[in-house]
Amino acid sequence: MELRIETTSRLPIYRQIVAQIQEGVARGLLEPGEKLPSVRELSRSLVVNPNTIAKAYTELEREGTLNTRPGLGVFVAAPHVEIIREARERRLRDKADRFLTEAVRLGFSHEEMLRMLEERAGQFQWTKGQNTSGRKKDPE
Amino acid sequence: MELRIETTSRLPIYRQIVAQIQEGVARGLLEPGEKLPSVRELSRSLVVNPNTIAKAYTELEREGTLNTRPGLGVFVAAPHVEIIREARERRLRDKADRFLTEAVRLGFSHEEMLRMLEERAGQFQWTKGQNTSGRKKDPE
Amino acid sequence: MELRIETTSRLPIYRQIVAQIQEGVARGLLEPGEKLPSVRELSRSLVVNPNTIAKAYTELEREGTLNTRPGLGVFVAAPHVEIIREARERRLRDKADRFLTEAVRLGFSHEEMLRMLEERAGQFQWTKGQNTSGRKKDPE
Amino acid sequence: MELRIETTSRLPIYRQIVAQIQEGVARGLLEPGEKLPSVRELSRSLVVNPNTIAKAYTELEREGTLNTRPGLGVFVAAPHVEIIREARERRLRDKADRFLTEAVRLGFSHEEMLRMLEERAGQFQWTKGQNTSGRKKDPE
DNA sequence: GTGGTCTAGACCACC
DNA sequence: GTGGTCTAGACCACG
Repeated sequence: MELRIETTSRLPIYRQIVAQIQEGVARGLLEPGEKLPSVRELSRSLVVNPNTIAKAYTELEREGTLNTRPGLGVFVAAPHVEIIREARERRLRDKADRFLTEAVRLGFSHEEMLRMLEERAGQFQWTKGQNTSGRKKDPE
Repeated sequence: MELRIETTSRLPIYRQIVAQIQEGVARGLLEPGEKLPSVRELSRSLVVNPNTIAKAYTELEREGTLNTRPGLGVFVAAPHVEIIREARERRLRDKADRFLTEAVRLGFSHEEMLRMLEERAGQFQWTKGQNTSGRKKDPE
Repeated sequence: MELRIETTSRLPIYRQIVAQIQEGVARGLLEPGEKLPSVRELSRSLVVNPNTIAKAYTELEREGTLNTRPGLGVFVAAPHVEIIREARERRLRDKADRFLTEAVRLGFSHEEMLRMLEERAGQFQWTKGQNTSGRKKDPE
Repeated sequence: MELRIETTSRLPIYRQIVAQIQEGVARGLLEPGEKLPSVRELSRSLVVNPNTIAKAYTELEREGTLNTRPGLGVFVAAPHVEIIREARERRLRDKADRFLTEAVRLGFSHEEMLRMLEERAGQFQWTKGQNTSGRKKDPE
């Protein structure tokens, strides 16, 4: 997976990295156990200070997306959800409202919004259970 | 429409105000031409520095959500979408991806995510037709 | 509440600060809404780099113990528990085992250990409900 | 007794080994005089660098939990408590405070905390009398 | 080699 | 004034 930094963005560099790795994991582009580039390596390839990379990795470790093993490197963690039901729903609701606000503001119709969402949703890695359209993975 | 400030949020106050007014417009709670409270009024009722309110209004004016008519007050602008088709789609796609990432991270299934989204979508004010390139702007 | 740093400790400075503030909150020495010293202030009084203080505050904010409001300062957050029941129990069990191991290693008897624990427990701020000995607060 | 390494833990591997052996002794799963696996054996069975095992054993020997007899192997040492009364109490007090802080932070009530502690305490190997200043060391 | 901590100092956003 | 971000560079712990 390739990371890309927009130095012009209002989003801080370390948050851009956090967001991209979160998305990579959610899409299944990064699989549990997979090794990420080392702090120094990524620092060199993105032309960013090592501390900035470390900050992103630390953040992702604290929230459980990554495991870091000093001396070995940084790895994608096994998925797990620890927060309680209500908090989970509240958070999704807020995110949904924010997304819908943007869709309306951009002038999309209800149907257009849904079409886009469904199209993108197919690329993500949903938890087991009642997926309706699920993601097909190439057999190998 | 009532604005509510979450002082504990990491989102700056002026951005909270911007977001809530954007959402109010998207939901139809604020209609084009409607008058908003003055900077001083809102500053008093929210117990927030007037500069902060002014900053929010300036931001909303800059992006076309509000119109300030000197001496008269601040009004909700007529809806208009100016950005080009490509940029519009790209933005919605990015927002969709971010929303989907969060849904996956929170452990929801594809179905659960859709159910939540549809439920909330019903509360928003969608444009009717499926415009592909954005609507006409009011002649001025 | 007074913070004290042991520069000789194997525990990093920022973690010492985190631990002491967590303990202060758990004891009720720091109450929700209370303002903490600013990053620069604390940095001066502890003779520690501001970045180190900021790191401690960031950590405490991320885990929900503090709220930081840029431009205003850092405040003690309202208490809340979001993690699910099983994870909570597992964590307490691990901490209990670690504590008991230390007590045995130090050569205390079961009764001595209990006596110490009860004595200290009286100084903490337990959640509502079935407290047996509860903490009395001076009327004021 | 079986050792288990948690590669995802932020606790360094050698410290995990130290902690587990300490706990094993405190629980009575490892008895004085018992022989432990050699560095090389343990290194193979845990799939861990021999240096890491050696570091853990060295640490445990330094603090008196283990004895290395060159050419024979590594053995669990006879229990002994050497540190002075004051330091002993201070250490237990600190550990108790840390444990109580965690219990409060996790939202447990005083009663729940006690119940958990008592349940786990039953599995440990307590010294009988209430020695105030530490036990006699085996003559050698 | 890996990541973690700490310092020093600059610049920006927020209120 | 407040906290947040980023850089640069040093030193340590881990495997």
